[in-house]
Amino acid sequence: MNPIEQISQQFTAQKYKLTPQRAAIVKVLLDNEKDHLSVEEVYMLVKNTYPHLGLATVYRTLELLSELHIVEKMNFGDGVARYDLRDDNHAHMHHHLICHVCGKLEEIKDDWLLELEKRVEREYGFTVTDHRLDFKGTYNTCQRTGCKKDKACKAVS
Amino acid sequence: MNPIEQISQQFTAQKYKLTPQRAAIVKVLLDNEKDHLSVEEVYMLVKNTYPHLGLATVYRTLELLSELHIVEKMNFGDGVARYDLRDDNHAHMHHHLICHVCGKLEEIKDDWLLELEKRVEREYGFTVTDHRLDFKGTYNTCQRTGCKKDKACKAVS
DNA sequence: ACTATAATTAGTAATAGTTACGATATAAGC
DNA sequence: GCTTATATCGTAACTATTACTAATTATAGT
Repeated sequence: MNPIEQISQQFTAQKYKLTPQRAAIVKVLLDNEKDHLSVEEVYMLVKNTYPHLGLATVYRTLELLSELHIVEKMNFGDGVARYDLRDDNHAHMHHHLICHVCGKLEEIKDDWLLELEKRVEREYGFTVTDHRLDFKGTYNTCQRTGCKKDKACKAVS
Repeated sequence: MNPIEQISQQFTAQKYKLTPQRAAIVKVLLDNEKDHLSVEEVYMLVKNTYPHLGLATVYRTLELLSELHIVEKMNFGDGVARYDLRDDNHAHMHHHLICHVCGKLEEIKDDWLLELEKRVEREYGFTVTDHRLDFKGTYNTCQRTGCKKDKACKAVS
């Protein structure tokens, strides 16, 4: 089953409609799966295919997608909320590498935390339903070359 | 060496002055070490000892403390920045447990991520300087008793 | 100590991201 | 087709944060 179908099913299953606006927004997210788009960025991108769309609708839709656990709303400290598509099963969040030099934000899609979650359960009596793991630092290649001006690198602040 | 002295030294070492205003703010942070106060909360608390202090000064001071790596600016998704005192050596951030039921935010002060940081270095050529690890879920005791109304629990959203 | 210079603060105005709201449009149920 | 609920649009309102100016305090040199 392709991603858009799966999301469509989730909408209808929960009595929400997958309107053209919502579909256009979801499509933007799928097309930019590797980015962590802000509302404003989604708004700009979706205008290409759906020029008439209102900003408030983007806010509402992303909020809804977040409630449905299709995306995760995150804040990386640059003052805007960013949205990250979750995995197919919508289970756990990715881990992130955030480079101080070039600002690049890379995802680690493995789940490295199963052991630690067991430990939290054991030692703290706390059942984990989700987690967030970000590493801040620098790519060794960045450190050497100082890629700050590299256009391939997208600043995240 | 007590905490306030240590922080004082850090200020002077970096050519910043520990003004009475800044000292009062630092004191509030030390007195509420376990909380993750917002700017507004710091502002209210510091007014007890320093009634004349301006809000902008709180913003500036917390920003400065963040630059000096004395506190960490974090965002837990409730729309306000929160500040968390780092450990004495100002090395790494704590891990957090965030309970869906009661909203409590607990700190794990151990560093559980040394192994994973080595793995990031090895597999991604990425040198980690800091990390952030939050677990979201529920305390088993919360689940049973539904402590949502327990006044001891402080909501974080 | 006195003056010049820099750093800091207070108070408030301005900005930016987000949310709320009334009116309109679209879809669903009967 | 008519009624009711749902979603959207555009904008106003709100809130957290930043920017700015004047006033204050500290620092350094003479």
